[in-house]
Amino acid sequence: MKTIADIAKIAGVAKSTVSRFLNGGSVSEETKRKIEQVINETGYTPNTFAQSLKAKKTNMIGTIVPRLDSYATSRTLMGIDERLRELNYHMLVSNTGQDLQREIESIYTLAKQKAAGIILLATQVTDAHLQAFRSIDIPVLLVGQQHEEVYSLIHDDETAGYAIGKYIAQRGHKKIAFLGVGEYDVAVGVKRKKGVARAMREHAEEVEARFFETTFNMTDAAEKAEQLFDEFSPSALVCATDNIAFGAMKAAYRKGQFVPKDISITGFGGYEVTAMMHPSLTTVHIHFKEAGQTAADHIVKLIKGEEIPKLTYSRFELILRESVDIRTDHLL
Amino acid sequence: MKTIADIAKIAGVAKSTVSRFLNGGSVSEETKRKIEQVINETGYTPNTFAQSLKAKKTNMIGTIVPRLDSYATSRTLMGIDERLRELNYHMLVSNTGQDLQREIESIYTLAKQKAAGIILLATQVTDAHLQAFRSIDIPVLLVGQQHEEVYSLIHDDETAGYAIGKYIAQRGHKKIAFLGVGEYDVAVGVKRKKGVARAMREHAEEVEARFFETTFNMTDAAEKAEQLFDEFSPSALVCATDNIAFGAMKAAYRKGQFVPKDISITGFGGYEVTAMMHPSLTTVHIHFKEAGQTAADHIVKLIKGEEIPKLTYSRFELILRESVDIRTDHLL
DNA sequence: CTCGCTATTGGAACCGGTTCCTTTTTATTT
DNA sequence: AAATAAAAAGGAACCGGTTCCAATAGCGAG
Repeated sequence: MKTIADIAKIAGVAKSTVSRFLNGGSVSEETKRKIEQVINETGYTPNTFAQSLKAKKTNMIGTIVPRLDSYATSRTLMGIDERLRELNYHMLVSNTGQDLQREIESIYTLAKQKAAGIILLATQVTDAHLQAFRSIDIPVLLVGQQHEEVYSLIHDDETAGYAIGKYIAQRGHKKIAFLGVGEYDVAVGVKRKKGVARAMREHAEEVEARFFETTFNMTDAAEKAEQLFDEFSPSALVCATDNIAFGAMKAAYRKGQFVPKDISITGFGGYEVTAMMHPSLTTVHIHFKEAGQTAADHIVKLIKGEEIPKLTYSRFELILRESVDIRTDHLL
Repeated sequence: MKTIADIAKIAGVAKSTVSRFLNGGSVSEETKRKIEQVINETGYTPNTFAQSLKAKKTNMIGTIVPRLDSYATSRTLMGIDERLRELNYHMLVSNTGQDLQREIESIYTLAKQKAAGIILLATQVTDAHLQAFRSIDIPVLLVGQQHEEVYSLIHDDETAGYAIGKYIAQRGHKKIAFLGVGEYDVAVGVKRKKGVARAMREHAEEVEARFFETTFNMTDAAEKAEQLFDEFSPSALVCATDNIAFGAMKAAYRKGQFVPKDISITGFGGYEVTAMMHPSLTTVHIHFKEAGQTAADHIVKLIKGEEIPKLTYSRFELILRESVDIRTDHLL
C-alpha cells in the first residue's frame, strides 16, 4: 500500500503539497497535473485512520436501532442509508436488541469512534440517555421519540391514532377496543393510545371504548385478542401495530368471527403484507423510508452547523381497505 | 479528552508502560495498580484511530447486504450482530440497494476502511466480485451463495426445495406449479427451483409440473399467480419465497379459490407472519439468525487464521401448516 | 531594477497510540 | 559477594496523514 510520502516522492514534491492537493489548498496547475497522474497510476487512497487521527472526525453516522427485524426499522434504515450515501456519509448500524443498557453503551461507543453524528431510533428517552447526549460532543437526532433537549423527528403517532380512532367511530361502531402495548414505548404505547382515546372521547356519547394491552409479539397479541373478544366483544378492534393486528385476525379466525362482518380490525404501520392478506388490512401507513431520509438530511445539517427545527413530524396516511365494515345497527 | 500521555504523566510512568498495561505486557503489580487507578479516575479510553493506524487493523466486520427490508436479511444481521458482539467485534452494515456495482464498491470501501473481515450476503458472484476478493487482503465470507474460491455459507436451497417438492408430491397432488424468480438470483432463482424440479422428476409418472417466474415483489407475484391459475389450474403451488406465497394467496382469493381446499400453497423462508395468516402457511423455515451467528463465528475464525470448512450449510426445517391439503382424487 | 505582496512549496511538528531497543532494577545462581 | 538472567520501565521512532510556519518564487508597481 502506497502512502502519501510515496506519492510525494514519486511526484517529486513534499508530503504537504500532496495533502494540499487532496484537500484543495493552493497548488499550481502543473503540480496538480503531476500529482494527479501519480495518484492515478498508483491507485493511491489515503489511510482513513491517519486522516481521522489528526482531523478528529469521520464521515460515519452511527445509527442505533432497538431491533433489526422490524418493518419500521428496516424501512427507516433504508431511507437513512440512501440519503447518507448521496451526502457522502456512511451509516454504521448498531443494534441493541431492545436492551436499554446497550443503547446507552452504543452512544458512548459511537462517540469514542468519532462518529460524526448519531441517529437514535428510540423507544424511550431516560435520564441516562440525556446524560450521554450531553457528555458526548456529537450531534444527536432522535427518531420516533421526542425530548425537548434533543433534536427529534417523530411520527406524530398521536394525530395518527386520533385519525384512525375517528375513522372507526364515524363508521358507526359502538363498541370499540384498542389493543396496544405498555407505556415503556412512548410512541406506540402512549401516543397512539392517547390519539385513539381522544377520538373516543369526542364520541363518548354513542361509543363505548375499552383499552387493552399486550406486547409487540404476534402470538401474545393473538392470545390477548381472544381474551378481549370474550370479555368485551367489540365490533371494532384498533391495534397499535400491524403485527398486533395480524395476531388479532388470527384470534378472530379461531373464534369463528369474520373480519370485517363480525369484527372490524385496523393496524398501524403500513407493512407491505397488509395489502396482500384477505381481508386486506385498513391501517395507518407511516412513511418510514421518507422519515429516514429526512433524518439523514437533518443529522448532516446538524453536523455542518446548519439550522433545523427542534421537532419535525413525519407524514402518515390512512389506508382504507377491507378489514373495516360500516355499522348501521343504530339506524335500524 | 485524555490521552495515553496524560495518563502516563499522572501515573508517573512512561507512555510505553501504560500501553503495555493496556495490552498485557510485563508490568509490575504496583505499577498496574497505579495505572488502573488513574484510568478509572479519568475515564480514559484509547483513541481507536491511533490504535488502528499503527496496528493496521480494526475490530469491524463489514457486512454487505443487498437490501434491508427483507426478513431474511434482518434475521441474518441479527445473528451476525449478536455473535460479533460476544466476540468483541462490531458490525458495519453496508446496504447496496440490490445494485451490483455498489456491491463491488462496498468491498473496496470496506477494505480501505481496514475492516477486519467482510461478510457478503450475496445474490450472485461475478468476476468483478472475485477480482475484488483477490485484490483486498481481508477474509471474505459469502452467505447465501457459494463459490469455490471463497469461503461460503449457504442455505442449502436445493435440498430444501427438494424437500418441499417431495412433500407436495407425496400429498397426492398431480398438477403442481412452481412460482419462482429469475436466475439472476442463484439461491432463490436457480437452487430452489432445481430442488423442486428434482423432486418432480422422481414423481414424473403421476405428476405434471410446470415452472413459472415472477419477481420478489408481492404484487407482481399476485398477478403472475392469477395468470398461472387460468393457464394451468394446478392443485398445488410451490412458491420460491413467502412473499410470493402471500401474493399467490391473494390471487387465489380473488379467483374465488379456497386455500387449501381448491389449491394448496407453500412458501419458503419462514417469516413470522406465515403462522398468523389463515390458513397458516406451510413453508420451509430457514434458520437465518442461526446462519448469521455461524457466519460471525466463521469470519472471526478466518481473521484469526483458524481453519473452517470451505463450504457450510445452514439448517432448514419444513413447517407443515394449514395451507396444504391432501389429495385423494386418484384414490377414488 | 528594486520593493512589496501573493501564490506555491518545503520542512517540521503533531495527532495518540504501538513497538523496538536500551537501560535500570530485581531476583537467582554459584 | 559477584556474576548472570529475567523482569520492568523508559525513550525514541514510527504509523500516515494534516497543518502551521517559514522560505522561495513570480509578478506588478513605482
